[in-house]
Amino acid sequence: MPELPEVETVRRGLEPVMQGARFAAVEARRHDLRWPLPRDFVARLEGQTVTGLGRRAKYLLADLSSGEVLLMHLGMSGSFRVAQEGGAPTPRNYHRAGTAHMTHDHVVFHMSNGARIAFNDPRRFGSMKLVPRAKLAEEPLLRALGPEPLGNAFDAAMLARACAGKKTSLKAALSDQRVVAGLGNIYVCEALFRARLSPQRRAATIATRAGAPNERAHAVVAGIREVLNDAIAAGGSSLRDHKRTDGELGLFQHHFAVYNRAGERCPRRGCGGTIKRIVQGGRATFYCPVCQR
DNA sequence: CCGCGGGCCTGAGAGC
DNA sequence: TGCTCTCAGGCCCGCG
Repeated sequence: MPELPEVETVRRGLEPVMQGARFAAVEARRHDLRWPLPRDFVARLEGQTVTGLGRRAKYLLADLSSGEVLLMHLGMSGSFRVAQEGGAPTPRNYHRAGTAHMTHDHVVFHMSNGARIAFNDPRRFGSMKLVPRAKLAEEPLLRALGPEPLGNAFDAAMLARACAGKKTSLKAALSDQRVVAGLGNIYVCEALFRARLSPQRRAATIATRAGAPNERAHAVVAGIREVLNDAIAAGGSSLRDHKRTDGELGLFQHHFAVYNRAGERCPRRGCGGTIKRIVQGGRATFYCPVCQR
């Protein structure tokens, strides 16, 4: 599922029930996630209070009173569902959850405030990891990540520097978490549409030979920021797996300009092009070959 | 160091 | 209906 807007949507759903609450009980029903859960996973969580819930790229980070940080990644198909302990699910959520949801609840947090938080992940590409706060800076999963695209460190100069000299395509460069952290297939496609740039263009062409940003670099930064903010405001995109923590669907998939729209007319006024699907690095890319150059 | 392809998993949907 | 095939939003690893 999840790229930055979906993970941020999940974070906003979890924050009110996790921050300030204590893990009263934790169930680790499966340990064989993307990275195996440590044997003492439950013991290290139970009794701890969550002092804050943050996000870095596509990772959720829960600060614990023990001094450790609980790192959570949703992989391709992970989701969290919040319910009140003992309370029956609303008919609407129950219907949407279906039976498959129960069978893939790999980790369940029972919080001191009565919230029951279930981590569900059919494909098990997601995982959780406990890291001492003092060692977070050297954590391999986080260390190589590029800047947050909605943060101050991300700008045209920085992006141009990262892309200068790159032989690879602009699509591949923006998908590279070391260049900018948090984009995936959908939002790279959508950001490039907004920037009117071809995903096949060489990444180096958004920088001058000296590595300074050109107008294309500014367009890419603006496209990324705008599409991410719009998507977060819509609660993310729900294609197959992403749901909000209350079980409701995100809505941004209805606003895709190009993603999953091969054969449709380009939505840009006056363009008249047809959205095309190509494969780059083994993944589908969608773009308008007329207005994205 | 860089770029590419394969693999990890399961489920949904298409086609027969 | 049911089988098989393909594909999916991420990430790591090994190869050249």
